[in-house]
Amino acid sequence: MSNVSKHERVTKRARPIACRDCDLNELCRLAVLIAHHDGRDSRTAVGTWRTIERGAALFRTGDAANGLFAVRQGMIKSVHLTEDGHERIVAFHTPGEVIGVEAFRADAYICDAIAVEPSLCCELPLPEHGAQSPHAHSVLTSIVRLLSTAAPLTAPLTRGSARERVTRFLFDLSTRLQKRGMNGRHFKLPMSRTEIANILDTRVETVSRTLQQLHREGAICVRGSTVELLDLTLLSEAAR
Amino acid sequence: MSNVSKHERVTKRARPIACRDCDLNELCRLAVLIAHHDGRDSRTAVGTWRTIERGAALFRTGDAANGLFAVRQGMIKSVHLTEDGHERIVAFHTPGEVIGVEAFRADAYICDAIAVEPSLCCELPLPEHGAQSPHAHSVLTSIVRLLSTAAPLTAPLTRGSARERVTRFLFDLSTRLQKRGMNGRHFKLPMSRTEIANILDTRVETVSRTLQQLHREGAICVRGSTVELLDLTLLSEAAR
DNA sequence: CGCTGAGTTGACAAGATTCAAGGGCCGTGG
DNA sequence: CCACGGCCCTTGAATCTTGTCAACTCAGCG
Repeated sequence: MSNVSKHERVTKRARPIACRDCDLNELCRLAVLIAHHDGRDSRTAVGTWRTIERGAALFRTGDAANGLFAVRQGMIKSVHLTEDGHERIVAFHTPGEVIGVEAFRADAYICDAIAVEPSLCCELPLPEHGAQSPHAHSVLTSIVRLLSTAAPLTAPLTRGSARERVTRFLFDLSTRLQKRGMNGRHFKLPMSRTEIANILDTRVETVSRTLQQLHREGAICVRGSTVELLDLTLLSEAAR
Repeated sequence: MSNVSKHERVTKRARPIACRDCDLNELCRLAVLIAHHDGRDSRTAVGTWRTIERGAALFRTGDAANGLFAVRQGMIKSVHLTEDGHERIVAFHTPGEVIGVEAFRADAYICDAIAVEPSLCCELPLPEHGAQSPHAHSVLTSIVRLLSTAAPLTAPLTRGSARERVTRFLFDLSTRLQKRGMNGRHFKLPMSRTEIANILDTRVETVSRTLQQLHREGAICVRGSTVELLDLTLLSEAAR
């Protein structure tokens, strides 16, 4: 039943991102402390690793929201399913980023989390708000910090011309990869062109044309699913 | 120096929204309790009322972020100023909504808050995270709840055709007004057409044309800055 | 070795922007 | 009080961008 080719598995050569570069790290460490304080095995607190193959779901809309997830390797997309059956991609999550913060508001997740390439995630059981532990205050402070990180100063990906959207998409992805110590100049676009078009609210053909245009101009170098950013100043101009 | 006409002042006839319909209410009440516990006058805790005339700023980018604001009457826009001098409107805030949550992450506000019509706001001094009071846990829980409220399931205003954006804009505004007990069928658009175009990432002419088109079709009734929604099903279809 | 799906490219149509002009409202000054 | 000027809103026409449809290439896979 598996439609995953042998080349798509999580290989031993690619490595998950370091814990220190993970947005969940602070909460993760607190979970260990709390488990230790409670006399529990700390392994029960920090949750489990999960490997997700391409196209598989980390969770789906309506699933009971019991925990947070951190991408450690690969890429996860957050998807809203509209009433007319189409999917609207909300975000692509790179290693180090946290998914599932909607768990704080509702009992259930409000979007699907799907792997666009074979991925590895950490699952952290949701800390109980009511629990009275000496670390409860730290946990809440950490959650506040986590929730506050999600406010970008840059324009949303759906603003401006097609060219501006594509360049902003590339620049944004590059910046986030770089921030976690990965290569922000030369990287992979694990998602399909159709998925890029989806998040930019445009069409496949437009994405393809724009990428080729940037390639011809020497601003980038695209070959299939890999891209190299050559002229960063040109790209950053449209990313405002 | 005032460029505000006598008709634009906050009149006695229009009333601010009730405290019970305000997103800041929970934190506001906690502030009172904490002040009482500390033996302080509770009036020093809950902060002050502020009237803001049209075009005036509640705060500006870079101002020290010392507190949260709740719109009680009127309408406030959040604006990012881009490097090339243009303004990008992030949101229009209706009565009951909270502005300034960026205060939790940074020391300074990251956008301008400008009144698009004469408005009334509540200012709540930022509760200190470190303070050890019997209510500290409640305060943090309340902040988490406040931060978690800001995730819409609806498509962003900048997605889809011009027609979809305009209808989504109207439907969204209507829904938010209704939620606070105001009239969601017949209301005022206190912002200019240019400002609507700005938040929808389109042009004034397009907004004007689309509104007139919807008017001609009988879906809405626009007269200057007032609008009445007539065919809600038609409007809600595009709002997905 | 042909099938399939993703990506690219071309031609045309639909939609949005741009430029230009006119109308209405409001505040100011004669 | 009325006339004027400015600003916002609307409308029309030309232009440009993007969407749509179709065809083709290429890589992976049976």
